[in-house]
Amino acid sequence: MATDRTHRPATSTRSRGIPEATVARLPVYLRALTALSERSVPTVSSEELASAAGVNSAKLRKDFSYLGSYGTRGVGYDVEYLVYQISRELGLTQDWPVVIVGIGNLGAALANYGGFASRGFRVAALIDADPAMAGRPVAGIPVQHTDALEKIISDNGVSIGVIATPAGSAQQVCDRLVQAGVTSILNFAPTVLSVPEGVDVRKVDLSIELQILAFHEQRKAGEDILPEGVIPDDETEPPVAPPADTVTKRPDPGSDGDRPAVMPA
Amino acid sequence: MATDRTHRPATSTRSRGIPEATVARLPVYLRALTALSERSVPTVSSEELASAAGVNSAKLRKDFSYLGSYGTRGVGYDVEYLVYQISRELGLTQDWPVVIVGIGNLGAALANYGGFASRGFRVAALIDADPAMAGRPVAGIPVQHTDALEKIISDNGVSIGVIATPAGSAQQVCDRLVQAGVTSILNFAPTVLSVPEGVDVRKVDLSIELQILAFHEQRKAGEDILPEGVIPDDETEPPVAPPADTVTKRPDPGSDGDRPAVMPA
DNA sequence: GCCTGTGAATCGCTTCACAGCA
DNA sequence: TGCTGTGAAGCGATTCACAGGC
Repeated sequence: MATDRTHRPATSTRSRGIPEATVARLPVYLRALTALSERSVPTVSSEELASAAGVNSAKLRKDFSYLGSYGTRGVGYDVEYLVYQISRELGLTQDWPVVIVGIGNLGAALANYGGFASRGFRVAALIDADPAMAGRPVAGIPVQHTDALEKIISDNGVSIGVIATPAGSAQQVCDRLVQAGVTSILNFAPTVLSVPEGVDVRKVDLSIELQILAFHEQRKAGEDILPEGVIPDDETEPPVAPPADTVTKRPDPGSDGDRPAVMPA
Repeated sequence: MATDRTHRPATSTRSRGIPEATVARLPVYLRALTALSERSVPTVSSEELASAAGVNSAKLRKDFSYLGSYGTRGVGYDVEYLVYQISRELGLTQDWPVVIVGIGNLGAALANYGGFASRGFRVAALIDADPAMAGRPVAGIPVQHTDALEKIISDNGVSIGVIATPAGSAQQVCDRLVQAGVTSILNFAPTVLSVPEGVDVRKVDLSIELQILAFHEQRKAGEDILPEGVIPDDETEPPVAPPADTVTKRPDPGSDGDRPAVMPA
């Protein structure tokens, strides 16, 4: 999902190539390990840790094998040691100043989110385009106006930016962030951002997640009615009129006409 | 990534099996199409739409081919028609009542998020464990106490629940939601939820996303300094004791220059 | 000629199954 | 004996490249 942008075939970093899928799971393992650490559990087996992280043990062992041989056969993994190794691999042994742009409901929630500071992330600044917000403290940090964006970025050496603005301003904010030196962006605005080569973008879209759930939910409902049968298979004929010849056509809700087809943004 | 839970071998739905990866992209296509629709663009080619959605055209065509042959060779896709087909496929032509549990900063932001209502989602209720919140309106909806959770779910026929509580209460809330009939959960709490077979869980974790970005960011920094070279020897001893008494295995010590912000050198 | 739809090749991740070692 | 580490098989997703139809 992330880092979609203009593909990255296998850009540099041939050495020590950790699969992207593995990288995405490291934070999950780290969280589970941290919990064990707090309970002073000294070692853990791949089976136990995998269970706590919600994956299967073979996958977990394979993942760890990319980092090195950090376990002990017949015993398991040393919790503290693994916490350190994963933290280091993820780059969490250093401090990452981040800026949050767009202090609306979501931006404010992000600013208040404890999960940032607890890892290596420090909210260096909150930025908003609304002059009325300027100076107002959110989560103990005064909101600054967008005008100062470039200065804030460079003064604080910020390389990670969080965009929580409305979709309309996201690309513009993104451009300014990148121009100012930000090379990683976490985007909450419902828009596809285009960025130059070398800049990473990850997207979090609340409504997309719900839509994916709805897809599966709908299917479940269908199964209740058709325990396994499934419609005779309509692969060939779409339930609704095919793309009417040429220009004129209309989405005729032939099937489960529930309500008008088109839905607003 | 989503629907992690206890594996799903290839659950029913043999026919019309749309790949999970494709399902995850449909909402993105839908958004791009909706934008085109608002600009009254009648048709679009796979190339144009792919560009707007941030994917390549071959992937987009392949994705659409799973839905059916909705395009016209030599022309492209009819925007309105495709909007309808994708909406229907995702189950957005019906109304999905959802409940949000945990009305803190994030929960409130979610309640105010316009992206829900605009699709087929309707916030049926806001639920919080804090009695002081009860009755207080958030986003125009009165918050109700957790005690009423079961009744709310069944009265409204809710099948999708959003958890925005602290990690500590997430599993408990999840259990109650499932018990009450919810079969899809969007989890914002930083915890792995365990649910029975048949229940879908998708997770959104803000700090995990940042950690993934940090990983790549760290790597970029390393490349700047070490264009490809790797410091051969680096007897860096981790601050934490290596795997107990055992040998000092550790494969390839910090092969990439590590930025020791917390670590000795 | 142009653009969709799709078999075939490819790539990457997951899972298996067992060798290797404490 | 118990559990890690890993080659190899398996599987799904992506990409290629071109046939098919407007």
